[in-house]
Amino acid sequence: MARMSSVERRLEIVQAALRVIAEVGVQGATTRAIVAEAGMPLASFHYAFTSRDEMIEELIASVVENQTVAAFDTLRFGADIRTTVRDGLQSFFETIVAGTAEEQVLLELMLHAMRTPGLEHLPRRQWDKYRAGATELLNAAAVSADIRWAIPVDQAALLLVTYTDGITLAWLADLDPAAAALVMDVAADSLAALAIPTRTKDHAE
Amino acid sequence: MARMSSVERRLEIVQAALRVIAEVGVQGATTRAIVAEAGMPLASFHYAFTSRDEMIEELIASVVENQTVAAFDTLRFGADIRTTVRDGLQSFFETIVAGTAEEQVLLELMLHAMRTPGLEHLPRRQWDKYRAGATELLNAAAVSADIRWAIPVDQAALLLVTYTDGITLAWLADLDPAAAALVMDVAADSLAALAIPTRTKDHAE
DNA sequence: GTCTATAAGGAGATAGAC
DNA sequence: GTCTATCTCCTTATAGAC
Repeated sequence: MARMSSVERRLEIVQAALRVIAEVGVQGATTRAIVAEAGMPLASFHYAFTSRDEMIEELIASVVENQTVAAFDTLRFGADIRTTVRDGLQSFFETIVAGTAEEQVLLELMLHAMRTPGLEHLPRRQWDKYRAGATELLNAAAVSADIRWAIPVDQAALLLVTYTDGITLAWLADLDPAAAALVMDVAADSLAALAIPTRTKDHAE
Repeated sequence: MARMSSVERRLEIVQAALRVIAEVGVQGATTRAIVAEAGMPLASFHYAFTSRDEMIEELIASVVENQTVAAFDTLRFGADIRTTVRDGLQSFFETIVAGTAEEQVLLELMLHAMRTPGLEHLPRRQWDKYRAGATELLNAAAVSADIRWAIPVDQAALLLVTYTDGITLAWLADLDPAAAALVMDVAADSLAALAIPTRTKDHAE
């Protein structure tokens, strides 16, 4: 195999490992399976990492760092807040559906981290990122729909993350899009109920 | 070890396996660790089960069958629906906090089932049970608080399960009771908003 | 530096003594 | 029936040839 910097090789291994985990889970991601996926000899693994555990640690940390909240890119200015939130949830849900295997991997990695000494803090970091993303999205939605939130926006973000977590978990469990749609409808209602108009366009206050 | 019926032995192994899994995860639940926990020789394992996989299958199936929804045993007749729901969520949450390790095991088993040929249907069954339990609880709460639900009760149950799933997942990730309390407050509000009084006590219709 | 070949240990499963 | 001792395979990790 061509010469390759240490960082490059580590990255390539981590990405191969992610693909293997998506197929066969964390358990099945043996060093042999990973190097086979990456097309390298087995020894390259321990040339880049001192141990499989070290690689898994870097993998989880990198997943958490690169965590981004994808939804709400469909944000349509001018729509009312209920529509804005519902569209955002829909967009989120479609991402989940398209990346079901990846979502499952995220959960497996979170549970793995919770059991691994030294990685226990990573799930919290991941949820903090979810919440920070949700806060941004709710702020953007508020501006877009000309409202303000009746409760502090980070509290509303907690609620939004609760919805997305619950929808994701149920989706993984039963792959039932109708159930998800129902929940998104009611979730949009309940979030919209927390909106207070800042200006009205049609008639006075 | 004393003579013991085949069913007894299987049950004992499954229960020992659950304790081991709670400590070290599904990965760490080797046949050796399990028989050590159960205080049996290794050969007893394969006397009761033909393979470790068969045992895990029986274990997950039994967990799903015995799944019960614990909350709402605090149901206080006479309280308004918002209080009833909030108390129920609180009771649920305290169960989660007391059994954090068991909740983590449930998730791990669900993910394991999703990856195991022949067990893929079990997560759906489990969520169906959650939803059936939530439906019962919402019906009981409606009677207790003298209301009816504005949407079909099984749709409201979907929402309730979404809340409990989201609260559980966040709790496992960050062990933050304040966040859970905030979510439960808003969740109780949003469910109460779906309640329509059937009789009013103070004044007419 | 890179890779083949192998070491060392743990896993599931079983043969065969009692 | 019950359990000790063992078989076989697969894992991580490394030694040593090129």
